[in-house]
Amino acid sequence: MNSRTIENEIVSEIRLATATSRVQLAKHLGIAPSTMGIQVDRLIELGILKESTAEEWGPGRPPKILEPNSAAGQFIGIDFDARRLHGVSVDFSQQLLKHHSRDLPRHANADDVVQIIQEVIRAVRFRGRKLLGIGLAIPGTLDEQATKGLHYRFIPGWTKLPLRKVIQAVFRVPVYLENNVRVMAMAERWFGQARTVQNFICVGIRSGIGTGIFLNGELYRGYGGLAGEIGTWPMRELSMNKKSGDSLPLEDVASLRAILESLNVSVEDLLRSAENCDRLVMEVLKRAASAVGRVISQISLILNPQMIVIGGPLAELKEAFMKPLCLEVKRSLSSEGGLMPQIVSTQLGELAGAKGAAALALHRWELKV
Amino acid sequence: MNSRTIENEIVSEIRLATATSRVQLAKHLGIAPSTMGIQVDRLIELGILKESTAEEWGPGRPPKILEPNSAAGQFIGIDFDARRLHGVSVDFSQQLLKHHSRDLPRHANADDVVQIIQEVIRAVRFRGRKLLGIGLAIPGTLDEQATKGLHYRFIPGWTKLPLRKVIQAVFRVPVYLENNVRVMAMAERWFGQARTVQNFICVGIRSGIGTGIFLNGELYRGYGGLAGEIGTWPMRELSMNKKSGDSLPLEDVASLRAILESLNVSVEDLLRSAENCDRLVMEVLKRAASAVGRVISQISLILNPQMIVIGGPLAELKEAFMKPLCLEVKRSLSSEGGLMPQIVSTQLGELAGAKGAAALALHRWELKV
DNA sequence: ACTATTTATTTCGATATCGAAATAAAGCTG
DNA sequence: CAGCTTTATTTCGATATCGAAATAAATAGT
Repeated sequence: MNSRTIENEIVSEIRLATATSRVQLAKHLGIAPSTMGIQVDRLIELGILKESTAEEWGPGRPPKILEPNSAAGQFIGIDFDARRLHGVSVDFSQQLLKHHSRDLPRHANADDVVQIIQEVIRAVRFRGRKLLGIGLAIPGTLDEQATKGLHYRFIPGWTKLPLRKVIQAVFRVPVYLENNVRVMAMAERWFGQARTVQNFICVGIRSGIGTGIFLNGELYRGYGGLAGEIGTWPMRELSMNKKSGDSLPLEDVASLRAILESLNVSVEDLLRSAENCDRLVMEVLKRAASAVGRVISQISLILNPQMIVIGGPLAELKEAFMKPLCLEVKRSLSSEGGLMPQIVSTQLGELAGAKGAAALALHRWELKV
Repeated sequence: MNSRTIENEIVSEIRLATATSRVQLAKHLGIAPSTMGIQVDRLIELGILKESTAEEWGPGRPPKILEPNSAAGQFIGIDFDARRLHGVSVDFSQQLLKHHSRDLPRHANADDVVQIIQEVIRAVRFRGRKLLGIGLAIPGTLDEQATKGLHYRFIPGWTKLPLRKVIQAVFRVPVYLENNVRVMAMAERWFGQARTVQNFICVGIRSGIGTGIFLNGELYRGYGGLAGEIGTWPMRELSMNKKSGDSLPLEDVASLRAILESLNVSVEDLLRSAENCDRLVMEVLKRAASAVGRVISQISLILNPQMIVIGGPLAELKEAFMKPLCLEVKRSLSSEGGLMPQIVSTQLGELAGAKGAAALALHRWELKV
């Protein structure tokens, strides 16, 4: 049933809580405090955990606060899309050690990208901390067991790529793969705005539009691993080019790519114009925002999530994008009391994906006895 | 973390598997066979389980098959909507003991219904088996902890009704509440067509349209307990009455009620006409079916379920309803390989809800030591 | 300073679980 | 039929966990 050992549950729990003690852990994991004492002592002995003291304490013996021992090792995370690749290394307590980003050459093919991934892993690797695992946040679809990249249309040759096997063979540590947006959702869950939220959806708007879904506190991947791929959601829009009537895929209405193409500008231009409240740009963004808003309201009907986190460059545009999006959701759900989710934009910055990928490896890490 | 005791996990596992032994159980629950032996022996001692012999066995010592001891007690399940109420009692091995159905009087109010629930519980109660729990499948919305009926518009006065407390006070056994459609989903999961399926959605089409959702093998209720309430899903339909353009709630397009109203016939008439392939009826049903199909295809984009189970009277109409529904889903998802769910109609009959409610109580039942 | 109170942790005997080996109960083979 | 193979279950000493009581370390009150 639950194959994780108690040791690993303890480490996970300590990461998730802000500050916790033996007794608190025992309560949370449903284990006797005496047993927890034994386990924690051993983990400290092994250099996995360490103790610090609580500040500000009321009556009663103050707890010894437990935290991951940063010296226990490092994890590396890589995140990329067709244009740019980010790498980070973090220590065992999830603090950033090094980071490195680089633009991918135009028309880089799958082999090139695999090479660059390896170079960046070497570049961010920190001397003198044992490497414990590598997480890769990759664009496009994955196989069900998350060992291969199945397909990504913006990198030539990116088809059925056994990325896990390849990278594992080179660095000889556990390698974990997951889709870009799902990794962003994990990042929000572990150190973003959804830390205390059991049911939420992370909507990533970049070249395409995808979602990462956490339900009952767990990542949901779907039967074939395709859950959350809403890029082809049918929208009855008046498109920018076409005349009317028939439905268009959401990705062609509201993705960053669709917006840039319809305005014929660069991302930087777009963001600048939006901040200057350029009429036309505001209008186009508003239209995209309400399309996304309408889809979010429908998702809310099915899943009744507590929170929606918007990721990608557009999430930074409060007035021009987030506001019309929220308004549309509110309007669409006006007849349903209590269904309105909290809508926020990500605060994690451009390294979010890479940090999340590192966290993926870190959370999957298991103490082998 | 996992507060259920091993004893209860064992009983649950035995119910779910078709035939299992000590060793199989040990494997499934991740427990040493020796420990399992001790536990199972005690449960047999207590009269909770019993042994039988396996038939047809190859080489090796044949296992002693374990099953719930039907004599250990009984559970009662009640299921109702505005028109009719069903009650069943089942023994500890989930075999039907007694059942009883009755029409609710027109304009019955909440108090009347609560009275009738109690009468039917008494009517189906089986002499000489200890009553261990009662499950209630109720229409409308529930509070998050599933203790109260919040609102159901077709029964006057059905507002914030503390049904759990009331029934528990009368019969002095644990009482469990859950929404109608969710109970149907549980029934499909436990003894219907979704027994081996981790991710599926049960769509109930009666007066309204709702869904019960199982993800990662668990019922999903949503943040406020409102997940799956797709009755107000906006459909850009040409309605039967209205002229055009604006969107209508799914419930007004495709529910049994909407169909009956637009044709001005009774359920029985509708089913009969559909079997006789009446032109107009077939046309109306086809329109409703493709509306539901379109919503299912959108749900599939988000959740990528393995299976969709259709419940309610229309599910029996293969040609007139299920076929156009499947076609519409296939058409809408044609561009996405591998996303198409298996679509089936329920096989559980009109007692499904009541049996599911009894099973709800039975699965929640816990051996108190 | 001393005592009561509160909360965290440890101690220690009782109990539960584990794991490896032994035993049991079949079929199969010559 | 005797011996071999296979699978299920039980035995039994080692280890892990539990629970209640004891101890530790703080604050609050007198």
